[in-house]
Amino acid sequence: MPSHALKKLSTSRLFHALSDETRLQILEQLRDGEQCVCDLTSAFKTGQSRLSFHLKVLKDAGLVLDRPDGRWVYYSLNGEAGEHLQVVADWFKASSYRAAKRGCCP
Amino acid sequence: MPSHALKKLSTSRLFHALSDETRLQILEQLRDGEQCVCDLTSAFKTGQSRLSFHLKVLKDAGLVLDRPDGRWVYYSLNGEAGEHLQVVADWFKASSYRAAKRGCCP
DNA sequence: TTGACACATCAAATATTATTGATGTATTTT
DNA sequence: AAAATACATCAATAATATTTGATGTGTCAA
Repeated sequence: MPSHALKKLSTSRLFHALSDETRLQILEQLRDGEQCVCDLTSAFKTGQSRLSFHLKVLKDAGLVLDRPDGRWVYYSLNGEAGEHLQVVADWFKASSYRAAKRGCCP
Repeated sequence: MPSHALKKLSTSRLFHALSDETRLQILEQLRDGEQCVCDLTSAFKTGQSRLSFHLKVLKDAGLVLDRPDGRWVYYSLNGEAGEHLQVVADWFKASSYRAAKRGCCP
């Protein structure tokens, strides 16, 4: 894997999206299948513009997909993000292994 | 996996730590093995307090370990964080699969 | 076509994070 | 013991993110 792998994947945006409790809860909610903004608004008992904001962050990070249908917009988990997360997990595991081999024995 | 797995692992803190370019670069730098703050300060040509700040964020998130030695403090990648990232990647892949099975067929 | 609904977006206010320079505490060197 | 080094922490400022309420656009139903 290239040296600057983390940077190239626009990883900081992905991670920023995952760094907020509200957004993590939205992702958990979407485990039950796609939901419209109104579903989430009533599930979280909060303002609609607030949810639209967070959904946009999640969407821009590639974590969710949106499917407009009439006057509703349905959001769902984007399976591709799982691959991206896997790449990062692999990167970290390989790097810490390599670092341990190098850095422990001066 | 329990429903609130993401929350319990203090996932938002982990990802917040990963959501900053400077901190990602620090992690890449630590691929070469443990380094003291002074190593990183000269590598990044930046203020020492700035690096201490980011190293604290990484440490609190469990991404790096510190090993004080005399007047130096050596930082290194924490392999355990790889497991945490793996859990999240697995969670996301399983969840999006499950959601697809549920949400696609109204 | 009018009214109600679902959603996005905007601007202003608030909250959270990051940077900078200064100060403090150990530790080592001389 | 004194000076120098390595680092953490603090306070002030700057930069970003988030929340809130209002406004706008498109869609559906009556």
